[in-house]
Amino acid sequence: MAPRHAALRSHSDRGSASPPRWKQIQAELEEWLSDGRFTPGSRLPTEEELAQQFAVHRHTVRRAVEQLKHDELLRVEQGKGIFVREPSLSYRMGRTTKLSSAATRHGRSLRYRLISVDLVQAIKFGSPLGLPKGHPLIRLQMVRILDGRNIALSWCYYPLPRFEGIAQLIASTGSISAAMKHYGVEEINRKSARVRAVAPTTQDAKILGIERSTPMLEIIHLAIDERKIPIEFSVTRYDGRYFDILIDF
Amino acid sequence: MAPRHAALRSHSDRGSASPPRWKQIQAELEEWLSDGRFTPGSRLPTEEELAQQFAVHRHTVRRAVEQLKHDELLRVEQGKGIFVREPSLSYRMGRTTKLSSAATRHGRSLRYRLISVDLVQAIKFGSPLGLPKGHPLIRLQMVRILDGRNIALSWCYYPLPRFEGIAQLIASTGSISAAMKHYGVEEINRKSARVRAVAPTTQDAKILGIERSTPMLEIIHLAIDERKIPIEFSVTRYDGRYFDILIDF
DNA sequence: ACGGATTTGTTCGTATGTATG
DNA sequence: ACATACATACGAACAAATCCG
Repeated sequence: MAPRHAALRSHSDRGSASPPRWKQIQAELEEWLSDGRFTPGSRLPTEEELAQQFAVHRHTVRRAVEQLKHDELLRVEQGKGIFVREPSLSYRMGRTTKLSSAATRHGRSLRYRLISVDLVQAIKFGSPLGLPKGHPLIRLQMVRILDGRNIALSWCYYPLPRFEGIAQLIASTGSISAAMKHYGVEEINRKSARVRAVAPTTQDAKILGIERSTPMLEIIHLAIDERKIPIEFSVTRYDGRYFDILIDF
Repeated sequence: MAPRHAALRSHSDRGSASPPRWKQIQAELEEWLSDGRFTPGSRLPTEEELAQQFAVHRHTVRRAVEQLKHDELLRVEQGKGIFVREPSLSYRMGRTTKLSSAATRHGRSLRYRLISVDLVQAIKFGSPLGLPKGHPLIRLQMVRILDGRNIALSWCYYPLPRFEGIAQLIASTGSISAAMKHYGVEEINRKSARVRAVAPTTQDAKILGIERSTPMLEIIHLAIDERKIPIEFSVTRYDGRYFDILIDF
């Protein structure tokens, strides 16, 4: 009464509702990714090797990989192998580095879409930009679009009256730094940045079309011009799946 | 059939299931926090001022604030005011800055708890530490504990044979840098860091006692000694609610 | 530029356990 | 108890893309 296939036995033998083998393998592979054994961009063993290691058929491994591909954790290329998916955009952060140049270096298009422009009653404000309370600010809300996909939501604050009409300039030039040039800003220098992991607000989720459970990377940053005068304060939340920061020392 | 109180009317008048007023206020306050109008540590207007702005009773504001306090977005101090909660630990990241010194500067205790130690069969490895494939590594998994609360989970990799027995040293000294001294490492320099926002794995969630929906900040970092030899590769995921990174330029 | 080796993609087939009615 | 449908898992063969000498 021995079953023909040993592997099938293990399937039927499973005690009270253990998950299917391919799901177990999926979980195992997820652990491999999460504990750093395989870092973004690195190649996994071949399907055949994985099948041997897990003592299953190649199809079973493929089923697990398919799921991880769907979850955007892995990337598979025919003839090449299985790779750990890297974020669409790696931002090498520095004092003067611009996000847009990081995008073009990757051969990607980064655009903005303006959502709203309003004047902020800056009564309880001031602190981030180092301005006195009550100083008027213009506030832009915009979506950052990478290769046609909404990847981030930003609020940017600019002090008035210096940057009167900046919204139109950003909209027409499609670039913040280009718009800034019109106001005599030659250099945009990052003064400080705060990085956090947060959950999207309901508005974030709606505008970016993501789940509330999608982790986001929030960057709060303050920029100054060449005379060390604060020119921009912004809060940006990036979809964590497509964005990361690289820091070299 | 006129309602006795005008306030009740507005409540009963709500069109198809609009949320209660305090929830609307909570949402509004959440937006204030998320769009950068109030940054971590800053003080909100007084309850009375808020009540006036929203044209509600102070109690209604208090109900909203209570919820936000429970969600750990706000912190209320009697006689002082309502403050935007800041992460328990702000890590000013630099080439030589240690996390532990960031903790002590905040007057907090940062400890480690070792969870597992194992030898890694480094067949498909090597790349992160710049070592040839097959190089043996020791892998530690540990929990970082801030003021008695588990805030992060780390995997740390150290090349063998150089760091033979480092687990015992870390456990006994309670410090990685102290343990490193025993191996002749005077300086631990950060070479590179990658920062991402990710969801916790099931294991993360279990060990740290958090929901799967809690965003985490993942830092993958590579450290070198004074002779530029790689000495540590680590992956750490921090509970996003209690941790952020500050970068000054 | 060619050819063989490697690796993933696709399509057959077989067998078994599970859920449904 | 039975028929049906579906998910799971293994086996074999070949196609297509890639790599390397």
